[in-house]
Amino acid sequence: MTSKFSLNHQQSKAIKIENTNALVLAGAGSGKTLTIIERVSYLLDRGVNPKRILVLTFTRRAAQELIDRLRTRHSHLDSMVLAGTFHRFCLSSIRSHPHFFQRHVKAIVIDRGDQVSLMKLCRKEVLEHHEPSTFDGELDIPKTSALVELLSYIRSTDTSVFSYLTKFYKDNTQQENQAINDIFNQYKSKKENQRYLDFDDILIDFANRVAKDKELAQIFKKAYDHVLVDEIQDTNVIQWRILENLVNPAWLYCVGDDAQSIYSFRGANLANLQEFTRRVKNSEKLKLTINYRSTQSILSLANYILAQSSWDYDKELTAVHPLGEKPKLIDFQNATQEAEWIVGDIKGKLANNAKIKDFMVLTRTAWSVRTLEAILVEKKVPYKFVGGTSLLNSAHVKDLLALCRAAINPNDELSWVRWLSIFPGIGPKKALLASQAVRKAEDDTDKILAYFDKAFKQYPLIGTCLKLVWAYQKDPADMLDKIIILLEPEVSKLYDNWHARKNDWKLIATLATRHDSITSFIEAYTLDPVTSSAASLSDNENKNALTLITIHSAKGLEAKVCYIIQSQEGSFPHSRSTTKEEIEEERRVLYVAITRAKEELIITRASNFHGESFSQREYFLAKLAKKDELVDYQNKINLFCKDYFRNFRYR
DNA sequence: GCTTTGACACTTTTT
DNA sequence: GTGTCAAAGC
Repeated sequence: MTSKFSLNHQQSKAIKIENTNALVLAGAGSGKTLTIIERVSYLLDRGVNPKRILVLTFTRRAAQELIDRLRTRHSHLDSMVLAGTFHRFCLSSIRSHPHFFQRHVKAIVIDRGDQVSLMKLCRKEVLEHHEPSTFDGELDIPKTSALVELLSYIRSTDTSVFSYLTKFYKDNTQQENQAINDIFNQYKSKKENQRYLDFDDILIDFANRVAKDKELAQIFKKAYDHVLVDEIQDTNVIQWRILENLVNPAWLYCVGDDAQSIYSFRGANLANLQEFTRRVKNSEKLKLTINYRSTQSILSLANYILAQSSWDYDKELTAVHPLGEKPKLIDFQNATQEAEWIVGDIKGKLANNAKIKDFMVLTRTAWSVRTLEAILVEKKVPYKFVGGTSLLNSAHVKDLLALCRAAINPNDELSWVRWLSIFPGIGPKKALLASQAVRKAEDDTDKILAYFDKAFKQYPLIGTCLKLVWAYQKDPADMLDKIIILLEPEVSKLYDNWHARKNDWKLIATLATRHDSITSFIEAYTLDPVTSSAASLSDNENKNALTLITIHSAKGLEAKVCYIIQSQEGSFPHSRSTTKEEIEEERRVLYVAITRAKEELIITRASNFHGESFSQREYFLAKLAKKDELVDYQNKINLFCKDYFRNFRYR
């Protein structure tokens, strides 16, 4: 089968390489996705059994796109290659080999929110226990969410708690380090007791089990002939270890770009890319340097951003496309004006025959897209937001799912507490007691029902709901429909904007129709969260909705017209990044954002203060307004306000 | 002793 | 919009 794209010699060499492991260094827009797709396609054409090919992608979206495109190209094949994220692959492997993962059979995958809730309990318990024994009780322990991040980072980089703390928390006392370590141990034991699997467990448990068990190792060593990995610069040491167990004899084929490494906060290890040829025997390094995505004007701006760095990125991309329009840089008085202008600009272009899928609005933080969302709702422009708070993370949806989780895994303390607390008169204390009593019943449903009949007599709804979940385990959508009717009178009292939240419950029930068990439903949406705005649209509506997306989620995507919003000081680099390495990563984030645009790039800023900055921090766009050769600058701050602020500042 | 209520702060990026 | 704390209420 021939491709409809014509490949350049760099690409066709990369695609047809034989009898070697390969690392393809592919600059932004040089056809990274295309290379992977064409490579798999080439292998299929050469008669490789699709089941012997594994593709590990960075997001589920990338995997889906790959599968879709291969299906149309190779419609005669009755099976397709396996493609998914590392987490997806490891979890599926755990689920399909229950014999080797006994402990995981009843386990449930928990998301960040649950990790934080669990860590909060651990932090409290350990500190209460610790404090009387210290001199003044003043231990300076990071906040719960920071602890979750810390532990995840330590585990993803495969370092020990103490060695990490002594290196990066130099001011900590011995007691403080000990307390943090105790909290982490407590977290581990609670997690195991309650049969939770966090994101890191999925990778680590799989990697460890394969390392320890020769029989299992053999199964995976023999499973594939070709393993392909996208975005290798964003993989961590654990993921590398997993790869080592899947390849040789299988060939390893990796694609990546060091200038697009933006996940080091999650433990991504650039060495996986940089040391590739040294680590992997019989391997070759190839480069793709020609950009097929963007106009030269857009690339020039991207090059300018990287050139400001003291790092040597070696990334002067050249475009095949003509110069094109200069990127725009526009200053607005505030976020509302910014949002209104963007919506107006998009509507104008739509009236001029543009398609809504030609646009992408990029944001550094999920937070800063809120004003725009409000304006889009007001002006009735359909949109979907990718990234940000997922539907499953909103309070009222958690209430609903807590019941299902508790019923299926009665050891799930967090869920019992959450769910029982929706009833008036039951708070955390009573709920915790109940959950401990339930645990003693050891999954015996009759005993659990008997307990609630006795101890919670005035709440007959509890037993009714539990029985319903147990009865409809195989039909989650039907079950949720029934539960919603039962619980709505109770839960609606808890929220003053119930009307808006009610829709999300219906959405959950609709999404569940695609699954045959609550566990698989929860797993699917924990590993691949959807926002309410995206979930509420049908597949067809999704195609006709404006995409708002965090830059981190936008990796690998492109659009004709890109808006990078809220780009004022504090966004690039983000004000929370402090170290040199963090700031450098922020530069790459901006680089990734700019290189998403194919034809038109509009960078907008909205802030009360502009121009010369008083802060000593580096701001990547500080001098851009004056660079006529790079951007077309427009100032839309109205004069009255400018005067007002000038006076205000000198007062 | 436990739950409810109201006032307040804070809001990076993700599997 | 969610988390946290203290004080009021049962």
